[in-house]
Amino acid sequence: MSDIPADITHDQHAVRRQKLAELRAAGTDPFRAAFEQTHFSGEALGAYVDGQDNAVAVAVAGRLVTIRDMGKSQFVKVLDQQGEIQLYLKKDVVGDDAYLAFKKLDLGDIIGARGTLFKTKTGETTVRVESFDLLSKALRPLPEKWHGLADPEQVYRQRYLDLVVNRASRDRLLLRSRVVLAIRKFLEERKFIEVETPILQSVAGGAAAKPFSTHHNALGVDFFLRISLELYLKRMLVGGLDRVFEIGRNFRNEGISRKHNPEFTMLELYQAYSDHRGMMALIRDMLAAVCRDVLGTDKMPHAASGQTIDFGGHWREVTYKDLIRAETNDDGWFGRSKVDHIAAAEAMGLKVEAGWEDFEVTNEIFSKKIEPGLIQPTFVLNLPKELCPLAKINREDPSTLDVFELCIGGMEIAPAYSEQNDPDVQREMFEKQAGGEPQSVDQDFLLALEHGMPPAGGMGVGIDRLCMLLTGAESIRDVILFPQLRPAETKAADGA
RNA sequence: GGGUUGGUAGCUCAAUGGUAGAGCAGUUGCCUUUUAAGCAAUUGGUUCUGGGUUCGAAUCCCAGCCAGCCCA
Repeated sequence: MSDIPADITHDQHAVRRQKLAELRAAGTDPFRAAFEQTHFSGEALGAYVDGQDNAVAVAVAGRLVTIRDMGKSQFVKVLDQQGEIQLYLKKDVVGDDAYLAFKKLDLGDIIGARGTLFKTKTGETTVRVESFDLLSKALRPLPEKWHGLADPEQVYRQRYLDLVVNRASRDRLLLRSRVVLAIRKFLEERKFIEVETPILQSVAGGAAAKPFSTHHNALGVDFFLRISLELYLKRMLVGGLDRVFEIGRNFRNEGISRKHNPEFTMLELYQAYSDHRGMMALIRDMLAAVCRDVLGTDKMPHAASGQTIDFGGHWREVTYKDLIRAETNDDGWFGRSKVDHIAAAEAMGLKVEAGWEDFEVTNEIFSKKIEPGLIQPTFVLNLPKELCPLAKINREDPSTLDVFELCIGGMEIAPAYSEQNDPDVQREMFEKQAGGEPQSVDQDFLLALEHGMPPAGGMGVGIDRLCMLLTGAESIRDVILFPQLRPAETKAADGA
């Protein structure tokens, strides 16, 4: 029956190419243009009427991921966007020729099938296939399904294979889409307007990070890829868009780690006439809503700590200084010298870099010793003024800012500020931060501020980290479809 | 950038200096409601790359490439 030469049976790619050639020789198009699909798998499973076998007709399509050959009948499963559905093929029903053609299909082939829904003896809703089409021949074998694809390099480089065979990856990455959708829904209800601002920027501002640079040929100028969304969104506030947000990619030319990818996604939003206190209420409502939307509950387990994170309960509020005082057991911490701070930090087992400012030494204690322990949603208030030059100074303690850092699951999830709208103070902060590099001050932004920006609360939410939290992913790579890797020589696709 | 672990069949993994194996997948045969189906037979290897040690290297040594983890 087969025309597969014995000397190529070990080479699955060659066997499939042979089958492809046979299909073409028989006048069959192995790469169809379209298929009239009536149901996704999930919809079809839901369309079955209890007790009424073969009452509902469906046409489903997807990738063949399981084949159970019973001789004169077959049970197979196809995978589509909604998951898997079982198909049942009977020689008597589809006819001898079609049945023979079906037997020549391979795991990984993409097919479309028409038939009716019924329930098998074991209770699985299944399509009793009347006819089918091969829609796209797979020339390469799928990874083994039982163990999945385990090689992390292949998982990231060939994510499409990971998505087909690793259920957990698929669910995790699909959840990410639902998170973003839930955020859009929430913000839309709160009258926020979604905008898009430039990625190519002359001055990459809004954060302290090394940018990527690139070149525009026609203009003959260099650009940076943005490191934050902030300064352009605030220009929208000046322009009268009182509630704006953007969900977009930022690029930072820094190291890659479990928590860092060179390109990552931020939500930034700005609300005129609000402040950081208003942002606290907003993020609380937003995260509770997102969590309920994607997980169906506002309580979720946090594996690393063994705790249950409760998005619906009371969210702790504590100042940065109180946390530091408690951690160092030193009420007079902020009155002491840099030398004392360095000694104390080193005594805690932290490494202090030579060039660090005093506030950086203290902040190292915060990020290494305190933040990892903040599992339940915690607003860390009144950060030291050196940490962000774009926020308003706190009136009662001018060494601090009207900001919060929201920590959940031991990670920074969202910083928020009462936004600085005094152009003169803002210029001063920028110049101090620029340290004598005038080209790194965004003069155009300062010009905008001089036209008057309403008082506003603003916030940034790291979408990747939020998804790590919600999925329990230990690496940012697990919530990014194609995380950055060193370029590798790809296996050449042959045209044989 | 530093430390560390790994790279063996399409995939998941064995093989601790002496002929490179298994399961799945593939190929062939049997089975018309199966559940990671089963049974039987069978194909398949530049052991990441390049050097070195040795009578003999997947295994030991050196360098490189890629990846994971930890640190910076």
